[in-house]
Amino acid sequence: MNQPLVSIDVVPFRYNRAADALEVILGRRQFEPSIGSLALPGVLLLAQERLGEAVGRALNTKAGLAPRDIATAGEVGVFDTPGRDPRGPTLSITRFAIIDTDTVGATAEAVPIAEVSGLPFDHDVIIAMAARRVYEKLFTDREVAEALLGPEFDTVHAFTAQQQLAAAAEPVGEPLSLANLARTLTNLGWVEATGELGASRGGRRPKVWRFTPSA
Amino acid sequence: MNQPLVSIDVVPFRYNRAADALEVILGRRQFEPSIGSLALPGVLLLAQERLGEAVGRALNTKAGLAPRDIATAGEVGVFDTPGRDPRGPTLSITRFAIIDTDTVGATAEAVPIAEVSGLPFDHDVIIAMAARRVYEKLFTDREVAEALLGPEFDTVHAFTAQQQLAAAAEPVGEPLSLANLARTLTNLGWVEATGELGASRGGRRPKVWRFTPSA
DNA sequence: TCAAAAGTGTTCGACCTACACCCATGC
DNA sequence: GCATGGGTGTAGGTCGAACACTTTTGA
Repeated sequence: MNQPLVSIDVVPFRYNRAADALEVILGRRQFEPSIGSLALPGVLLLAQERLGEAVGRALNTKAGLAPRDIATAGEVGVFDTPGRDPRGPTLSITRFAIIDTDTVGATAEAVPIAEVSGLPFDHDVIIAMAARRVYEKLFTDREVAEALLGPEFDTVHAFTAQQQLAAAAEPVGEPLSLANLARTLTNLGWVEATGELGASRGGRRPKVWRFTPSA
Repeated sequence: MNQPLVSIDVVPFRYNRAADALEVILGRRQFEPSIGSLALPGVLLLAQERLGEAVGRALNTKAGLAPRDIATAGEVGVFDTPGRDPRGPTLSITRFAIIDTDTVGATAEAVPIAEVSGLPFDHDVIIAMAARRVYEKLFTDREVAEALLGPEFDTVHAFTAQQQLAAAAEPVGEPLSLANLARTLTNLGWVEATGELGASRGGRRPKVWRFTPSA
């Protein structure tokens, strides 16, 4: 049976609290085509492998991440754009992953999502769609929120994560105001204010939030 | 490279106005496994083929439908449940399709969605997820609505379509009241009342709606 | 004391739901 | 007429956006 090659491509997001920046972890390609360029971690799917395993293998071999660094993952879509890979017909099954570690592999790089562009294949499009998926889940899916923001986060962390996802998902994102965010978080039901305050960014210090114990 | 087989499975929906019923078009399997059973139309993907083409081929060879019978289609998901196919590791890329014809192939059957169950592989799960996708789009995506309900439809058509999709998507669907549906349709912005009335179902005749000219 | 930045009070409108009641139809 | 069933009026509640204003912070 003559079938297209099937690859799993992963969009690994990470929130860098020190820089208040949402980052995508890219790997430097070791083979042609586009050798030496940064690209999404991806591997060809093996016959006996589950999709989730392939995600782990892609992140491990292409970005130096361990399985336990993957806080959560989810579906993005399937891409079959013709000519997306000059080697021939390929199908890309795409997932997002949310990464919880500070160290990446030697051949990998964490790039602020605002600066990502010009990647090989159709990876720019894939990242935009992945950002949209995560954006939609950020304040609706506790698992995604907890994975991206960590057990404790302040209002500004949440705001910049939301804003940078929106900007990556749509070239023209709405402004999004921080003013109502504390209220929005309160109404979620699964985060609560700790009473502590986060680092000042030049003015009043933002509230710190934690996830409620009951999962 | 040892890769799993990749199949495209299609969930073809059709709204049967005469019976006020949402139907799924199933094909009778010509090969093992599960030879003779009804199942979703599906084919193994070919290397040089786009996903959309494979959808057309599946519907043509397994359900006797022509490409122009496909009013619209969309993404459902990717399934890799182990053991989903006894022949070995397979990956199922799934789409829904909305069909606009009254005639199906000799080896195919249009089954009311409420009566569908016990299909081979994981097709029951796939249909539930497809129903959820279409349900979400029914009153938000003009293309899906127009494909499913046709150029003109009455309030009861819209209501039963919505209700049967909800029931198929979740074992326990909310009641959903017809009372506000005429209002909801008016507020969509892309349908308008024609002024005509549809067939009576034992009481007052429902309004007939059409899609506004401006696409 | 001032500018910057975060939080709060308040209002507004969109929208969804529910429920009561009215209207049209077939028998 | 009367049961059946769709349509409409109206009220209540939720939700998010907006905007002005207050509070906290660093310089």
